[in-house]
Amino acid sequence: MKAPAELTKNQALVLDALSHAEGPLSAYTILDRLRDDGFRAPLQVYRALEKLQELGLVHRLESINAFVACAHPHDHHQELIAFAICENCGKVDEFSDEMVEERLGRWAKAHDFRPSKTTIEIRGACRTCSSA
Amino acid sequence: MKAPAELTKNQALVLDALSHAEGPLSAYTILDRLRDDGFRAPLQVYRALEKLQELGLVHRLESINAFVACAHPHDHHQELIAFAICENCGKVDEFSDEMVEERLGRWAKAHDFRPSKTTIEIRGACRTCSSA
DNA sequence: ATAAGAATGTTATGATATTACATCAATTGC
DNA sequence: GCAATTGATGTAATATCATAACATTCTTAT
Repeated sequence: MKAPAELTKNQALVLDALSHAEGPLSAYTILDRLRDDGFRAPLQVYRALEKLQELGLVHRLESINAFVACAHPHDHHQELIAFAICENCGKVDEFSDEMVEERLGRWAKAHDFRPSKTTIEIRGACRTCSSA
Repeated sequence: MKAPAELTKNQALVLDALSHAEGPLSAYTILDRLRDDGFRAPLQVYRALEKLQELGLVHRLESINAFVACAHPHDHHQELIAFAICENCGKVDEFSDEMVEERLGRWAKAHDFRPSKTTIEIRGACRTCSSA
């Protein structure tokens, strides 16, 4: 795997779409937004997303089947990332908590469970939406 | 809402299918297993699942689009539940961790985020599968 | 008995994701 | 050079997951 310095055209387009989006996008929404750039089929989106996720530049939000550009693309050294997703406005906050990571890691070790990917997603109402 | 004492026929059938399954089942797998019991359409499954989830008898695993019978159906007082899902054999472990719950709650409070539903799912290899 | 609310049955459709196969481009080993 | 490999792409078809819309039946409270 080469350094992320060189994304392919499709990968760059998908990342750009996500980066400029107001919130998480579904794969098909991305497809629609890239029609004018030559995208014709879902696979073009899914393949780009796959690579971008490997590079740590994009996250998949499992609970809503959508994707976001990573908010902290600098250090993607495997740390556990949690998401707070506003069900009203779609805004997503990305955060880490060492204690949570430690507790889940402890459980895994105690049960001889070898984690490959961990999902933490909190759905609810963000500050703005819950005060309104 | 009435007490879970009386499930409807469809709800009981779906719960039974999940309870006797070796692991999580997709809605369509449940449908197939209940064909002989008169199930014909996905909605029959989804509607039963919806009620069973409200009653805390069934959980949805967001990361794999599947459903499991709750392992601790006694006390469903809103506590945060985490799942460890073996990607090899499909076995699911359900557990709680007060510290994790407290830390996520603390983050939410600090950010004025009002949580409605929280998902914690660890995918990986269970003891049996990782030792083999 | 009847009105209100749930649950059900059925068809159709929407939304998300992958398989399969052909092609093209860059790199590598000889 | 030039096959051989590898990775990316294009395209069509299909698989998988989930809900909308509508009619009907069952339950229960009054």
